[in-house]
Amino acid sequence: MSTVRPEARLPRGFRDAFAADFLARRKAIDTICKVYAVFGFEPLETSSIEYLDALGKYLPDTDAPGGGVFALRDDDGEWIALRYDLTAPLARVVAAHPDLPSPFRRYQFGSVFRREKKPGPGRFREFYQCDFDTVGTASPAADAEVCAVLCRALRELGIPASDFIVRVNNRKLLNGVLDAARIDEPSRRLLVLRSIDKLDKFGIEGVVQLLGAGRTDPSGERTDGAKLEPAQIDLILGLLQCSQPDRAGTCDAAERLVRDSESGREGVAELREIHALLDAMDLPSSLVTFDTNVVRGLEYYTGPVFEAELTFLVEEEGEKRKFGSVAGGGRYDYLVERFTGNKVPATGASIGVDRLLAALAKQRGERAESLPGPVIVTAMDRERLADYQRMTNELREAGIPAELYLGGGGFRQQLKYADRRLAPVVVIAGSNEFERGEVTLKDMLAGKQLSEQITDKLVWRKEQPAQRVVPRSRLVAEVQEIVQRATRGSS
RNA sequence: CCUGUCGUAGCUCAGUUGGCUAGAGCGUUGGAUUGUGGCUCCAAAGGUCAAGGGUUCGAGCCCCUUCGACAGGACCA
Repeated sequence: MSTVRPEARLPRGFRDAFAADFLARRKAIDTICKVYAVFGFEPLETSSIEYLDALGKYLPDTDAPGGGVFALRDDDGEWIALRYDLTAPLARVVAAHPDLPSPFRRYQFGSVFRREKKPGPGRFREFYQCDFDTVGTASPAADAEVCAVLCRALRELGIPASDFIVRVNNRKLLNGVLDAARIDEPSRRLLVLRSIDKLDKFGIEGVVQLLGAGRTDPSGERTDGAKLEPAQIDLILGLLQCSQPDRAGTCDAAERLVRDSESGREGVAELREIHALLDAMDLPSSLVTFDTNVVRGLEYYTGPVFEAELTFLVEEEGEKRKFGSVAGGGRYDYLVERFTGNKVPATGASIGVDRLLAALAKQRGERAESLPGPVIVTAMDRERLADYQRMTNELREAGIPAELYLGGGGFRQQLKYADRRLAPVVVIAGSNEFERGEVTLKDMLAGKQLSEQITDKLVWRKEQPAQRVVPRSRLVAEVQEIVQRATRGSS
């Protein structure tokens, strides 16, 4: 009889988070959410699953939804899907609760799911986002605040101002230039936006090719171009190159490009207002810049768009690389209207926590150090389990993380276990200690340091310089003292 | 989804034009040390050479298919 065993595997693009990563993420989320709260956003948690049409995904004529989302058919035949961001669910909540205060300012963190065909480093199918939005105002002040929140959050995470930049653009400006260039067909406008989005990937020549005849990648892959006239391409290039170090300068340059396009003029006007408000919040152009190349997604955004990028370089297999965008957002004045028919302007952004943490870990030399583990109470004499359990409990009552050794094996193995768990202290009590009413405490950290000078293992064991014998009644106090010394030393 | 490279022990990798029983380091386990982690020494366990098919007297190596990883491209609300 053969048993079919499942393979202990994980679908690609998903991962497990062990203690160090989990704690680092929770800490980052906590820091970010505190910033959101300071700016007056309140928490909201929505369900992980939504109806597919509420997410904005419509079924093609096939019987399965298109790529990108994890969807399944419910018992009643309706398509439901895992959320792929936190914004669409917010729109649903706002549409379903007309009694909410307006503007409604909420933040939310949680994992979102995307059915990526090709996940890679920094690109997963489940990842954490910290999102914040203001729903119900068209005021550019809300957009300026988005930038301020992003800056503050990144600063609170310990990133110096010189290591990141927030870029702002306006979709109305992009549309204005498309108008000015007389590119009318929606499909071609989309192609142009896509090409602009690839600027940092292929450089200016690559974008020119994509706007014109097309581009053949070194890998041999051919991409069709937008087939624009040279004059049109020049206009787009003008847009790509009009960003200035200072925001006002960029506005001036952009204004000349959009000519008489109404949308373009509106876009520039909004940027000017945002600029003034950023000044009022002491956010200089070096921190929040206007960058006419930012596209951020192809539909969905209707006005200002934001992107936060880490600017330091990361060493990767000998090559220095930019890590790229760690947060993004923008104004979307259409999402709620989809449900209710009422125009409800909204703006916000989202921080990609996993990407951000990965970048920081890379920069600060790989591994986040593991935190100290619990005190381990060893069980040398299995007949005295109750005594060991009592000691463990006393430590816990005092708030010291402690664990009674529950595994099998000899005493040597118990110490190996304690070592692996990064225990700061090991409590030892055998017949010797019990007879005299004492316990032995082993300071694992001190032991580690002293062990560098070991010459003779047998002598080392006999002397045990990192151990002390204390009265049983002093157990908690003495352990406390060693633990405090250890945590002070490590942090 | 397209193109390319790769897949050998838990991990990192050797493995000669296709030729005897597929190796090393690290890790794991046991012992030296009947009550002591981290140093040292000794020993052991651990492999369907990704899977399936083909060529060959003979395949880890060559050919085909599938799966997976990596890199680039397409797509990315």
